[in-house]
Amino acid sequence: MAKFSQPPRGTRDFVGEDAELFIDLVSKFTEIARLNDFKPIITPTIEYFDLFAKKSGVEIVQSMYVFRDKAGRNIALRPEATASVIRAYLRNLHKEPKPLNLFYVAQCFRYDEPQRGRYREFWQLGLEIIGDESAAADVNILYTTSEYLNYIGVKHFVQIGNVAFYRSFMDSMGVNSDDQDLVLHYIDKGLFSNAEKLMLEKYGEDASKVLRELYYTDVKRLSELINGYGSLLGERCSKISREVEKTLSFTDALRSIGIDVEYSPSLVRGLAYYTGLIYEVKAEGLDLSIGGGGRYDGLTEVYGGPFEYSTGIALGLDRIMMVLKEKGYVVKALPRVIVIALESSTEIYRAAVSASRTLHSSGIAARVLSEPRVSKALSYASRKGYLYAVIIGRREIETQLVTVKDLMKGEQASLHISELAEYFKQRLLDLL
RNA sequence: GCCCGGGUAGCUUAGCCUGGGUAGAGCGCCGGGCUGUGGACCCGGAGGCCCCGGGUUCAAAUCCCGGCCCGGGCCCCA
Repeated sequence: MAKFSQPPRGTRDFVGEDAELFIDLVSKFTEIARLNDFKPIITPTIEYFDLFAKKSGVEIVQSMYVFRDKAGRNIALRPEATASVIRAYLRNLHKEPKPLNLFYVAQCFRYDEPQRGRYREFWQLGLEIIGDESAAADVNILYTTSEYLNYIGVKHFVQIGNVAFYRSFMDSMGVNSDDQDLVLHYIDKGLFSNAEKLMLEKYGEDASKVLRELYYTDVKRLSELINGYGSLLGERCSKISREVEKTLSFTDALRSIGIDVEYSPSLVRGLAYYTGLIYEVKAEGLDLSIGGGGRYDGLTEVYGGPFEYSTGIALGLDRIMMVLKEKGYVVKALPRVIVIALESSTEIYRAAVSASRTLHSSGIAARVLSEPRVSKALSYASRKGYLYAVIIGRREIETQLVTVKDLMKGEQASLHISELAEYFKQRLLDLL
């Protein structure tokens, strides 16, 4: 065991089926994102620490990998990708016509104690839409997400919330931003009574009462509620009403396209940069969430750019892998053929390579194995799960025919190289 | 940062409680049975500082202490 060292705590090697699954899930995500017309963006794994510090609290800094590089720069391994995407947008893409739809696959790092579904090195699949104020952008994000999850067979539902209700209300009551964060924190943790108490003690009975009603009133009846407090809320009233309308139409739109969605007043997603609609994606049968996101309008301003509306989601690839492994998901393998070159002469090698190229062009995985002993080669081929072996030796060169062996049935045939493609197409078509 | 569990061959692990003999097994790997025909089968082989250090003992994988590492739970979760 000591001979080969383990990877650092919280990191993993992906080998065998895990590696196959990883690649499969990434490529399917790419495929769905592209079909929905998102464009790829690739940003660095390291960023200046300040990029993340700007929008994150003190405790977040403690769980980041931060170091000084050789020139003394303060560098961090990215704990998430949105900040980088916004930075790169402001630098490279801000003149593009809006809205701008982007997707990414990002390796991220967090220095925390590892546990189930949680690693120090993890992967996020993300979608971002910049420059679209309407809830249609959020629908687009979730529709694409849902299409992906359906594609890979992950049954899921979406919880939505809207931090703007609370924020706007607290703004109108003059609640300072630290207290706002604290209230949202309590709500997030299911400690609503603490939130209520804080409001009561520092901002009075009305504040506490309205917060309570915001929390307990169904979103469908929120409009009436808000209008009833018109005098109290002042100009924020219309802002909240707009958000209520947005949330309702968002919910309806998601349901109409077959997405399982529920409104949850306690969903506020911590103290992050979210400004309005927020969502969390849950997989059936898993208590952990597999993704989350929402509105972060104005984050561009934090990085010195003009105000832009933006929204996005990040999916935890590691957790999706966990769900699929528990379900026994198997990556569909390409049919594989081994081409056995019995001698290492130029003639035989050329014929072997030519045969394998022919197979590639039909979408069949094939490789050349140079091995003078047929028994060794076939033993290897069957243990490695090849479906067919093409054998090329002296005999085959003389007759201009190659030997094809069906490793499942044990049957064998001789045919000309030009017939190979057709032969395999007939036999492997249903496997492609 | 706190709490629990674990570390024996490439992998999965038995043995540990109740100390004792060259530390076993399954899978995998290599070779042979078989110099142009695989899987199954048979035979053989390689591969272990039993995580590290210290202690107790005639004797430690086994008991005790310390350390390192890993996993899981709490906290946190951008």
